[in-house]
Amino acid sequence: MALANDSAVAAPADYLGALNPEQRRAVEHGLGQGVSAGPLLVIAGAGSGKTNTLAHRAAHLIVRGADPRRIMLLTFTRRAAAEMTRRAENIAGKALGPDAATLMGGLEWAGTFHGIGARLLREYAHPIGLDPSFTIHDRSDSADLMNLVRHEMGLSKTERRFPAKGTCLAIYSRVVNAQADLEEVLAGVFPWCAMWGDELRALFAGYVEAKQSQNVFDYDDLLLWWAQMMAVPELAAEIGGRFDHVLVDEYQDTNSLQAGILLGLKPEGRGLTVVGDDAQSIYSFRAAEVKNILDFPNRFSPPAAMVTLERNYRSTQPILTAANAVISLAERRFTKNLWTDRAGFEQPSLVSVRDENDQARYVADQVLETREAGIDLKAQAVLFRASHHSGPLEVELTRRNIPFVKFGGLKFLEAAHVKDVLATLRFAENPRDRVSGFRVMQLMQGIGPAIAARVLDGLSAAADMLGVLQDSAPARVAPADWQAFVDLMRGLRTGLATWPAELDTVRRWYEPHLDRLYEDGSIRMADLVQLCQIATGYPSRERFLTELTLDPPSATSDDPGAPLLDEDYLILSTIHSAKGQEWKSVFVLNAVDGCIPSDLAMGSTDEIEEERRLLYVAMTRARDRLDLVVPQRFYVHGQSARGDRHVYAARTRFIPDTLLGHFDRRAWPAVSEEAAGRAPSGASVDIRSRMRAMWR
DNA sequence: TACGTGGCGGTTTTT
DNA sequence: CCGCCACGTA
Repeated sequence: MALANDSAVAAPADYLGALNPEQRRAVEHGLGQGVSAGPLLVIAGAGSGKTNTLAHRAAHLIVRGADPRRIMLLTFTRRAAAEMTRRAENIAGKALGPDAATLMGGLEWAGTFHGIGARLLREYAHPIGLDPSFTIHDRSDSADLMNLVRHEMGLSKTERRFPAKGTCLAIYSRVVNAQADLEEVLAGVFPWCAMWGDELRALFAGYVEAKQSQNVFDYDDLLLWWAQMMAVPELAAEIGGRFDHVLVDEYQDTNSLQAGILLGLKPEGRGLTVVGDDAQSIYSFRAAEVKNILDFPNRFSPPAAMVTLERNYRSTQPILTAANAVISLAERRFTKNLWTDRAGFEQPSLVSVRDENDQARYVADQVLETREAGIDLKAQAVLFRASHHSGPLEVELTRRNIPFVKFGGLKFLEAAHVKDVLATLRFAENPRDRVSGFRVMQLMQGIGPAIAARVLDGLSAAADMLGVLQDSAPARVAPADWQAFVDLMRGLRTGLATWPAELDTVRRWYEPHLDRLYEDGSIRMADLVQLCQIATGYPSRERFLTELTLDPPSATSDDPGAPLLDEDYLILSTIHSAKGQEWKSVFVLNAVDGCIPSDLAMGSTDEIEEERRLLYVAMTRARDRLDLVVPQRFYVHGQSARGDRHVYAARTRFIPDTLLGHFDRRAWPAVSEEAAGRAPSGASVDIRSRMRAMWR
């Protein structure tokens, strides 16, 4: 960063000076060969400067004359896209000096596969016979629709239990994303549902029909329709021709459908760059295929060029050595070995604690101590396999007034009251959206499934939503309530209220229903005020609904006074959500069998191998300090009348005895401390937690 | 037909 | 422990 000033005044090429030779090769690939470079694969190990390299490549292309509006940049999350755009524009801006202003904001095609797909589909709606005002269902909306169809087809009354709505959707999604046969998916991934093959096929046909007639899309449709669009030669040529360069990040976590889309865009691979790390593939549950990245070079002739980034700039040598040791036990050999010259003598710690409560206390203690040593809370993170693993820690942090923000797990948008409000907006946007309409109407007292269905049936045939609503006031509903609803819809449909003010209108309409439906109305109302706040950041209702569904706010904080942006706070995150990030100090919770690997993911070797990579991803997030915490026992709160029991846990199988030399093994509290721990303060903390544990 | 209650089953990671 | 579903009642 110290170079920033120099590069602004020095010769333009100097902005590449800080890159190492491999990074530079990746950045400059193909630029001697005119506009259309051949395909490039960059295998970028953890902490090897992947984001930086890709951002430099984008910037370099622009500096060398590429039109930023003709660059497509596909990332895994919208956050990553924003970060990449910011960096690339920064770099290009410095290189080009004052002239750069005209190029700023030009990287307008940066986003996730789903986000870019949604955008292209709205733009090309007419040629493919699609109504561009489609609304997008999130996972639970999709499950609800699946459930409606499931009921209609009588599949909820079968003699043997038919798969639940979530399972049905998971199977459907897998078939779509993996581009596989239903039978194959059932046999391989959902063997316990294999007997329902015929019923499921019929169910999925009904589900697809329902989506089409209601003009709604699920996540998978955004990829599927895009892929289908690319299968039409004229459209593929047209769309592919709009982009000179297509850059893809996190390629190891793409699935067959996404790979197909890329091939459709760039059949010969001209201008195509993909970046990823086969050792960090952790999304096979979403049908990601490591094969995509491994087979990439040979999909083209001549094969794609390949650059491997093996120098790690992130972690100290002992941390990297331990992480390398963990991944070296994987069944499959990986394509590289990471090295670093960041010396350091502290090995990562493997800390034994008695149980999850002690684990929480240990982490809180250490976090505060590290904070005292001058490391901000924001530079520290606590990572875990499953969202609920952080429960006891969240309690402890709250108790000690340590601010934190949690990434991953249950989202703000999953809360019933937030969904109610969003469904109202979506229903106004698209009156054919049955799941939304169903939800909204049942908010009113006296309306249940039957009446809601009847009104929706009337609606689906007519073009004039407001007229139909006005005329179909159900007898069981208070006329004033119904009129308020019709007026609300009129306001939303005719644009009487403008965005984002109309969201406030919805909130005011919803408030009495909220108070009636939920005990804790005022707490929930605070969330809705926050939602209105978020809404001010979007230019229109349509953009708000689309982008919020595709990129929900990923952080939640348990305390109502959520930390302000400029405050310091600790990061809590699932390992999945920690992808691509780094912190000075990292704690990994529950490094035990049953958590890592998750006992739900021990069905096959492939699954177990993915869990190993997950631990590897967690460990390689750390720069200077890494603590793996191993609770000795877990309380299982069974319904047994004898009260809580506990089970003993074993250290994760991914760190067998042969690897212990790479870790500093400790117990906490230290034995001597415990003996001396009769001091009043230490003892009181302990008893409090036991009292709490009695009721848990 | 709406809505409350009791029993049961499942349970991770995310666009 | 929590959410979902089926069932019974008003």
